Amino acid sequence: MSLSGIFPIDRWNFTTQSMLNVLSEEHYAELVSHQSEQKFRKGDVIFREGSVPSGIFLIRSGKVKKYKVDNLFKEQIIYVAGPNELIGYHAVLSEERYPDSAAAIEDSLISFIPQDDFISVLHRSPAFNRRLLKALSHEFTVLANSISVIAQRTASERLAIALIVLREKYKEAGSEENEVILNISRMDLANMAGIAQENVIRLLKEFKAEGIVETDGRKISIMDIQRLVKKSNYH
Amino acid sequence: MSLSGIFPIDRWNFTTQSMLNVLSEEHYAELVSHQSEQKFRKGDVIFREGSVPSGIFLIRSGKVKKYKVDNLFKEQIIYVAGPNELIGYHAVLSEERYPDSAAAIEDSLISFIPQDDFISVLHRSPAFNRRLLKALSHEFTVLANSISVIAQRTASERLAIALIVLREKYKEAGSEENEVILNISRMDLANMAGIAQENVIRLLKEFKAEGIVETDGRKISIMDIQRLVKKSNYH
DNA sequence: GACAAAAGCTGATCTTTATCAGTTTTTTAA
DNA sequence: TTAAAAAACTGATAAAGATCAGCTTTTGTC
Repeated sequence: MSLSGIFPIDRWNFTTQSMLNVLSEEHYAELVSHQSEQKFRKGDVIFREGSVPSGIFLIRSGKVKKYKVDNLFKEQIIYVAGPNELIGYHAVLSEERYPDSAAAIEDSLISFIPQDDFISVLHRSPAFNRRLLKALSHEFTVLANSISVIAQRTASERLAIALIVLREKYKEAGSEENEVILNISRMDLANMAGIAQENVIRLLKEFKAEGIVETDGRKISIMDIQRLVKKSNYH
Repeated sequence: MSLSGIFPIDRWNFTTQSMLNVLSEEHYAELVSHQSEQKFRKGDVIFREGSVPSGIFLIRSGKVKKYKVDNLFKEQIIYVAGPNELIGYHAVLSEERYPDSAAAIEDSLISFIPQDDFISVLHRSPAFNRRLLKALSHEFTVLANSISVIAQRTASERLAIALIVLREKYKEAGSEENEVILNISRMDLANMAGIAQENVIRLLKEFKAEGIVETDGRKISIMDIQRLVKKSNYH
């Protein structure tokens, strides 16, 4: 079951993947000329809010949460990034410290690209530059959406949206069309939707009773995306 | 009383003003060569979410709210922009429709700049291009902050932050250092902080009892910024 | 300046969601 | 394989905040 027509998934995803596609072979080679690949285990922190950036990261495989932790140690997930997405470029471009933290939510393989190579390719490739502007502008759409939903919708609707968004991210891997399996903790889900962890569990039970999801330990299978979209009450 | 040292106001403001500063006289002249100035009265809509952009807007004077209205007609204010700030560029750069709406919250004078002039200057001025990338990247900081605060903090803390942010925006006009007067409706305040309008009124009463603010009709005077910052519980 | 409309305000009640204090199940790693 | 740790889950309670209905004051316009 595809989302097309029933849910505007584009408004929930960043588009940094498309940036790499516009690079010539030569420019791509330059970009990755000094890359260093690194394995991150589930839970490992990739960078931490407030530290000084020295480059950007390209996710080769795995999944990464971008999040902020406030002074009461409450965590809010801002975005979940997957394969071929870039992270860490905001800090480099704004010439500020990292505005958020990043951590692997599953075992991940990630390339580090030094700042200089990124900036150099950015200067040499007008197409890359244009795509970057486009990607950054699109991010406003995604984040404004999140703000509006988190501020105005019920816990149940927010959870439904989080599940829809995650389903799309977990689809590619075990790419059956129906029944996508999410491998994400209840806590991360809670921190994504801005709900207490206990209530995520209770809401999942409701969704399960309605035949929308099934659970097996920590794993969540999305069984009925159409009804999940209806639950999200988001058009 | 300045905020410096006690509140990170930079994390709550966009930086499009600085973009104009890097333009040579020639490039600036080109940018505004076909501008048309227009007066908007308080409440007037400047552009509406979902419509196709044909240019960007430069706020000459006044204040503009950027907001989203959901399917239950609940409004969420994403950002409040003031003099010398640009709006509407996201849609142009992402080649999408407007991701949010914009309306004047006080009488405003606004220049419309056609898309072509904006794009043309963008191509001709590398400095402008760099500043734009910087401004867009910085927006991530601002919006991620908003998400985290709206999802995780109490109504009282959110209102305190909204008042601090607005104080900065209303300061320039009647630029006494102490006692800034905000001219904003309870409803807009509620839609900014993601609180019911009735509760904004009750919380303002509390703040008043503590000597932090005073009210006179719709007008809100910020009397004690230090205690307001303490109330926000945000470091 | 009078009048209508809009905005501000109040108290009572209801709903949603968080918090707390556990128990049970699953996962991890020795 | 198994023990320890972590995560998932449950029920009870508390708290925060929304909603509702009505009243009062302010604002804007003729």
